[in-house]
Amino acid sequence: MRTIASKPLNIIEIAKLAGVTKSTVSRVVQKQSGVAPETRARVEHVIRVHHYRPSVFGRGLKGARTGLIGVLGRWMESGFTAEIIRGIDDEVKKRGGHLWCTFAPGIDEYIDFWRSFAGGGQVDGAILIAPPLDLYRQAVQHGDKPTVLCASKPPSSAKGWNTTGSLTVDNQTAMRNLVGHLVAKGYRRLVHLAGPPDILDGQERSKAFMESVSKHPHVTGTVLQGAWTAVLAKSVVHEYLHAHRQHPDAFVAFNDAVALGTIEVLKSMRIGIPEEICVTGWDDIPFSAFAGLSTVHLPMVEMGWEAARMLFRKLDGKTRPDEAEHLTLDMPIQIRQTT
Amino acid sequence: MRTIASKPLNIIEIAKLAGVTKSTVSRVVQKQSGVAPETRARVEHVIRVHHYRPSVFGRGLKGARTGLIGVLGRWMESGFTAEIIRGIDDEVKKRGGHLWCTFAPGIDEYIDFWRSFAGGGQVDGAILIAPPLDLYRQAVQHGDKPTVLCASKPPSSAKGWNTTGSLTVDNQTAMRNLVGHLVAKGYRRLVHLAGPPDILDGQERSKAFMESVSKHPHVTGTVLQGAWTAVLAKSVVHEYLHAHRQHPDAFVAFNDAVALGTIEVLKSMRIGIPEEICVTGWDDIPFSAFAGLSTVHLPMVEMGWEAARMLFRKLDGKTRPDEAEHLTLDMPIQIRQTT
DNA sequence: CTGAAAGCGCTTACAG
DNA sequence: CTGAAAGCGCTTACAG
Repeated sequence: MRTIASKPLNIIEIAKLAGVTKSTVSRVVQKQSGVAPETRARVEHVIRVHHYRPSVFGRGLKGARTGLIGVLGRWMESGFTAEIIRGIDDEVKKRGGHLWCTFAPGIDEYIDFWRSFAGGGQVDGAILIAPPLDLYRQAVQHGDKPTVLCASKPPSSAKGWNTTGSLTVDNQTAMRNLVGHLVAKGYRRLVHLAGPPDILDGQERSKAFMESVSKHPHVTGTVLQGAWTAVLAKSVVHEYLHAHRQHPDAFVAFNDAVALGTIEVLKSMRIGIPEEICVTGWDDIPFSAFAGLSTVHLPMVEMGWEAARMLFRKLDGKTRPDEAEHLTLDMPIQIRQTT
Repeated sequence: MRTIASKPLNIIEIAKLAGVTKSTVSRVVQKQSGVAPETRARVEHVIRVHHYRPSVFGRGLKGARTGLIGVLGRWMESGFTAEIIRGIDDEVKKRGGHLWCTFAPGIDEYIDFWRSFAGGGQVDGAILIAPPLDLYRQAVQHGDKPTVLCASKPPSSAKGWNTTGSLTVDNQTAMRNLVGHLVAKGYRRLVHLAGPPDILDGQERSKAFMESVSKHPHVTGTVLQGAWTAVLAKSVVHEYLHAHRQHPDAFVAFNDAVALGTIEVLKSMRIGIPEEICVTGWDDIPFSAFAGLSTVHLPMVEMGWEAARMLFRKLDGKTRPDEAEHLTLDMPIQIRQTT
């Protein structure tokens, strides 16, 4: 009597148990037609009883679909990244797939991983979250795995990228509405705490901010760089307020974390929010409603859903292979107590 | 002239380019000794120039390490899960590995995935985040992949689990300190908004709450079930306050999200915090400091780090294979404005 | 120090 | 409708 090996059964063992060959098991697993109903039933029964799951390695090596979806982000963070991944997972799970998550803060590293996802055949396809814009200097090659971009879109000049799907948000309209709201409320000296200049949303929001401000006479706009995170924002804002006698009356932050950091500084300086200075965020992360933060609602979970669905449409051949889908999500402004 | 195939080079092509066989390339890639320095240099150069990355499928099929670390959670959520995964990723990235993330809210599904991780050879090892306690009714089998438990620990009766590492937190001490703090502040009628009873932390905190309360004469404790999320908490707390003329003067929540939901209800009812009723959370998620929430600091990122390191120690044979490491992290209480 | 060969678990034309 | 066979990209004893 020997110890039961925990090694799971492979396709050959399942085949033996079902009295067929592995070819037939493979067909049943893939739900291919052309298997006799009784045979199929028998095989399915054995599969169920033994909890058989085909090895992704065997499949992957043959170049077949593995169900693995690559998710590439700059870093994992509560809020934006986490919520998008939650959305992606919702959809991927429905199809029995799994997430291969890789985070690469460095631009070169990011691009490297993307190449490895795209060309490497390790995943069925990949979803890129807020990639650095330098990515588009890389050419997409014929035969690369399908990719979907979250919160980014390649410039039309980018080589080979015209078949890559994208999900973006309408930063321009949202910023225009947001600035309009602030002006209507009587704020006149606006400061934008800009996001990273190497990602699309960072660029677009800064640009839209200046454009929106320029539409309003008597309103001034300043773009302040370097406040990309709550921690950075705290020192940048603190320093700015101390250096400028004439305080701004509105901080328009790139995202909610930055806005919350800013609020902390203002509170510590006993500056009234929103009477003296108002603050707006961006994203509407789960916590912002609680914090009473006026912000722009970015549907993060939905973005994850849509990204996954777009990828699956491509994978399933429901999209023309030589074309790309582009979806732009609306972002309503969400006015709460900080404005 | 033909289009350049984007398919990445495989080990044989690299070998040809370097004028050796794939055996040698394999040795170089794995940094094995016993390769002539000049040969090694030549191969390494070719690898670098062509961005060669060995296929995980090829490796995996041979049963070798792939660098893939399985992460199994109930669901992705900003806060607890996201921060732990961030911690895990920090360590896994250092070693050039990747995360295979799977989320399974259902208990059966969770257990199924765990079996597939443990026995399936799809990952080098797995980290389980807050697994359902039913998991321990499954026997760990000889030859299963190493597993590390985050925020859980198998009962000593659990079959085969004595070689599985675990990271837990000292719920008992933290709860005792927390209740002690509340009593010292003058609160007497405490209500615990309990967490899920099917996970260790939920059980332990409820138990520790009642124990701690019983140590203080004239202090009463009630455990309220069903408020596991912010949304659930809102209705449970609302209903409770309306059903009971005599209000409690302290809500001790299972986690910060529940506490924040509770605070929203109290605010909407114009109940003073902390004068009339105080609220405490648990976890100290990134936003709790901002919210001024008194809570228990659970080092989530560090827990991820430690879990990954523990797993790697096991994988690298630095831990005895027939033993398990158990680490219990301390949780200081973090007093802010809600108590 | 290096190479030739077997084999991991699958899928997929090809035969029958 | 089913099976036999090749081969995906690796690693690893085994030979030399």
